[in-house]
Amino acid sequence: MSSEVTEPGTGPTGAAPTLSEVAKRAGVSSITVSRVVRMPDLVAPETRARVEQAMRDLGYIPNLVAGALASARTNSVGVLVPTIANSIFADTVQGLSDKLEPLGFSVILAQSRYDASREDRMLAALLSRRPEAIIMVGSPATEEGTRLLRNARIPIVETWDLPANPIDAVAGFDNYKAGVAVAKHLVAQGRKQLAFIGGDDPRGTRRWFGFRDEALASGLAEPRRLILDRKDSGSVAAHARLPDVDAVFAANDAHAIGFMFGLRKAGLLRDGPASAQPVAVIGLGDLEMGRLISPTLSTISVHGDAIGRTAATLTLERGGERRIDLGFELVLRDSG
Amino acid sequence: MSSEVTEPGTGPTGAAPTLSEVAKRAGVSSITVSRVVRMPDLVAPETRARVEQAMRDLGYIPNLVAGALASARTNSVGVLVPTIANSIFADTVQGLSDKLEPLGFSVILAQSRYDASREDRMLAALLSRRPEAIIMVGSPATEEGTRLLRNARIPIVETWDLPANPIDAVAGFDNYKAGVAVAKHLVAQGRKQLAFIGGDDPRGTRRWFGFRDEALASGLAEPRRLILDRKDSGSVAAHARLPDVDAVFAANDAHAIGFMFGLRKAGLLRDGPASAQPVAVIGLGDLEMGRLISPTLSTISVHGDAIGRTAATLTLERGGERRIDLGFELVLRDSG
DNA sequence: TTGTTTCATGTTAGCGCTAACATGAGGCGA
DNA sequence: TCGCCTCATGTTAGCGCTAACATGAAACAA
Repeated sequence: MSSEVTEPGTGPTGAAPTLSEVAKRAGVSSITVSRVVRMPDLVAPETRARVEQAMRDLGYIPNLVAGALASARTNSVGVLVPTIANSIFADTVQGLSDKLEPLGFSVILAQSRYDASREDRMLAALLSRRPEAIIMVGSPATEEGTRLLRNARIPIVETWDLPANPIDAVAGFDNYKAGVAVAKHLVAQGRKQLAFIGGDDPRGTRRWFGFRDEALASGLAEPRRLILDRKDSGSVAAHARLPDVDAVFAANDAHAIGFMFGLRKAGLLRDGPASAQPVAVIGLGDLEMGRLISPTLSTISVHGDAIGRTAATLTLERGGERRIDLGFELVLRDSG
Repeated sequence: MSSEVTEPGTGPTGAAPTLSEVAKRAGVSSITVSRVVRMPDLVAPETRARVEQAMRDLGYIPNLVAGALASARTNSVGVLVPTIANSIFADTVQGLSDKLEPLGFSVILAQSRYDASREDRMLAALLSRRPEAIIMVGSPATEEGTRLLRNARIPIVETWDLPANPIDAVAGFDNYKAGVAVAKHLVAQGRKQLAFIGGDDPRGTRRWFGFRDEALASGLAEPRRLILDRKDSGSVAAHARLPDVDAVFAANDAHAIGFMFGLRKAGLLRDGPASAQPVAVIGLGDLEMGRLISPTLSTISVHGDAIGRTAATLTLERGGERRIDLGFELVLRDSG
């Protein structure tokens, strides 16, 4: 049982030590070392100790690339998000990776940046790494992307929405209904001139449709829709472009807070309850920040991390319900 | 030049088609297909067209796992962050992945959750996938982690700090100096009772030391230090635990904004300039939100995405300067 | 012509590991 | 005692691809 430590990580060639180098040092065959790494119970205690010592001596780190090729299991999951620099998707990635990492799965992360052709390229790039599942925010923007995923023969989880024809599994909520719920609430509050601010990505657009349809169904004029680019800054000035509006649904809390800031400057924000607000504001996402500002932000609360954890679960289990509606909640505070 | 499309993605065995299946269909050898994928210029146009048709017919997706094993190049980079659900690190991940993805590198993401043993486990997990570089926020918390990285013989980039003995490359800023800069500013403003709120992670602690040392050097009493857990909620109530304090440095903007909310409730926040504030508040991170609230938040601005892009560059270039100080900027607005 | 170069393509071996199937030693019931 | 089972370990082949080294045809200079 040698405990002499050679220059670690350095085989004869200066390359990382391999299974068979460990095997030679421990005086066993490669497969025994492999078993010590993966199924230690199958190896006699003394042999195991000898192998473990050899691994330590050499600073052996298993090569999962080779292991994956031999076993046809990569223990990895591909994750595609529009952007990670959006706390709401970051929560989802955190949720799923907290669930997957302890099980030995790695997360391969890719961003589409809301660009359909980049999305297709990233999807192909992910698939070429042979992940055991793919979790994405939303659904593929193109036919090509859909085709790629349908042919991949691995679990696919679409999140943050409830597509009518999912590729495989779904963990999300109904964005249309969220828009409806907000409009309903604003109408009940007696608001007359509604507006929607946010991006024109698929989910934002679905919220818009729900919002508009419900407003129209309630006999209001068609709400205005202001499409903002991804940078929040536009939201601050948004009010100037929406005169006479008395209620706004912002596609996310950051836009909502920016808009409120614009209202504050215009003297149209009260520290009182919703009923006192000249202009009602409802956000989506339920950022911590919304609870901290004044007036506190009313919002559609969505559990991004739960979406991630649920998606991870759908990834691991092939049977059972493949369409999970995690719902949303209209959280009413002081802004509207 | 057959254009008949067989059931895509389905070889004779129902498994994903391989290089040699494409080769057989195109009537060439495997290596020619491999060349079409990786070095199309080396292949005659007619042959290339034939191969590309065969790839399309079969729905061929190259297997990078096999390619990586054969070529000893994985085209992947391991990224370790404390948590991705923190917009500041998410910016860094976005920056580096925007730089790496177009070059064909994949990002393997892992989270330590500020847990040293999980960090070591994730580091080992990353290394076993043989990434061509590792980018991490901060430095390894343990000797073991440091050893693993030193022996890995790949570029290692530590970010968000400027460690004295880096493993390899560094892209960050001086957290100690940031603390000093804030204390200097508050002292110049005539503040007497300083306090620091934030976590006790390595970088937060470094900011604290700079802040404290400068306060002491200026003849002030030792500032108070309030250690908050990761959930912002504590910051709202923080004021109650810091009576008589007239200036606060918060380790991040979210804490700062929460603290300001507490001040607002206590009637200690003015909408006027910094000089009018009973209690000055300085944050760190320069969230968009800080510009939107009232009073606007003074903060140490750090470019998380630039850190990510710089780290990516350090990953690709072996020569040149390996220690890049991206600095920070004290942005003075109305809160302090 | 003859040798040399260039270009397009092929052959061979092996990356580091694991699945599947041996092998052989010891235990044990009848 | 024999046959059979269990347990620990080994042998063999191959995962899908690429590096490195052929090969052979056409092009071309001397």
